[in-house]
Amino acid sequence: MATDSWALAVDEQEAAVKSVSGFRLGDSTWGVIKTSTTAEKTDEEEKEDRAAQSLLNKLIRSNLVDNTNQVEVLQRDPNSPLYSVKSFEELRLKPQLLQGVYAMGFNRPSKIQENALSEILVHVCPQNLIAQSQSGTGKTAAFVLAMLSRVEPADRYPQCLCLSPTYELALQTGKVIEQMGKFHPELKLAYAVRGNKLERGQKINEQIVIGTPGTVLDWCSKLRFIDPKRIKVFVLDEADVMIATQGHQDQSIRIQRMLPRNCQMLLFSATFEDSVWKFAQKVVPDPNIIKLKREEETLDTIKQYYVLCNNRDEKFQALCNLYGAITIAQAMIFCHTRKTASWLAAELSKEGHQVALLSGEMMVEQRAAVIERFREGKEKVLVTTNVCARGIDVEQVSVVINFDLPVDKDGNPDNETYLHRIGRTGRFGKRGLAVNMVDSKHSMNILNRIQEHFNKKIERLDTDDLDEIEKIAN
DNA sequence: AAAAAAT
Repeated sequence: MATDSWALAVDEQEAAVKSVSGFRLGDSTWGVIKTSTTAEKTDEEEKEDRAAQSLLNKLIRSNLVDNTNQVEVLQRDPNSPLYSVKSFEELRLKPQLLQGVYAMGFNRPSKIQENALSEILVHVCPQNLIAQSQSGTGKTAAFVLAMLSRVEPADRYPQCLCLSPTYELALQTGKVIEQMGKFHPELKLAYAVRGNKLERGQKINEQIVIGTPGTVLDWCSKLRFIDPKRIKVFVLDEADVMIATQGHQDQSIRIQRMLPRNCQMLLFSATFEDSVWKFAQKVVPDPNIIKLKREEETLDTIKQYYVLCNNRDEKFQALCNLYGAITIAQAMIFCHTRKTASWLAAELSKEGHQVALLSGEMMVEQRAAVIERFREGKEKVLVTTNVCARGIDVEQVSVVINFDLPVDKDGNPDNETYLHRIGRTGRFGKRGLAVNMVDSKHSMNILNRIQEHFNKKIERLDTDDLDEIEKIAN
């Protein structure tokens, strides 16, 4: 298959696309599963309950998602058969890996896993892949399985490398890798993240490395902890931000250039803005492409509001009025800068509200502790920056507040970040709530443009009207 | 503007 003819096919994507339509469930809604809340539970029992609920919701999610999404698969070789596995057995995963999959509560592949894993694993020669599918559809499990099934545990050097945009996401993904791979006793994972210091001249024995761009680059080049030439699988999670000019492009591309020519590249994200999508196809040679094209689905399960204010102090007052309603479950409050985030957290504390703060200016040890407390539900409200906009999966989050609307460096609306932020809620097809704080004509204009972009109504909310708040909190 | 490094 010549590269040139593929380049043509990309331009004529519509024509070449093979479409697999899923069927839609009726209007039957899935009930939220609640664990019984008998009194006097120990911390341990509490933890187990959470784990059980998370597992159940995963099952619901995979079924729900499976039936409501449309998948587009575009193969590098249009003549090759279109595989779509319906069970994990068909993938002929190693038994230890299959054991890990089932132990995590996955009974059958979600739509993205069905298609992505077929493309990644079934072909004799490893092929590159660019995959887009909305938050909470099982992307992480898909690329984790891809790495785990290609790794050779007997070889004691890094063979799979995965990049995450933030420290917290690297930790989260690392946990998934550890869980899925736990029945392979000789398999080890290394975290190439800030604060993980190794001795000079040391070599990494772990077969899989998860990390953030700066540290991974150091480990591969200057510090020589990793031999990049022996990497077989290279994964970019949140791939659009990893290769975008405003994102981690420099470091990601420098790492990519050190990899061997035959290294398999897998790019995953919920969003690919047009120019980034084109760039991705330049960066990744001869990719297979998978798109789960139902962006609206995310927005259908999330009710969006805005609150009209005149300045920052009014936003703060409005937020205080909302506080009781948002703490029914867990909430995330996004600010544009670290400074605003720490100011807001301090002010809320002064008002007697318990909040946690997470931003990139904090020490990594502190960051790890805060995200852990939030995951455990010990913190109900997290005030943060875009550091938590993507990928962070905390199930009990049902409210997202944009204290500041997401804008890029030119002050234009950042639609991708908006979708990622509000995608922290409404996970597993659960209902979620997003509240946007508007404090000027300018920010109202930004909000209107976001509303137009997604073609989804964002309703006004009056935070002085207690009945209104009651209504949204229901 | 935030994130990302043993700079």
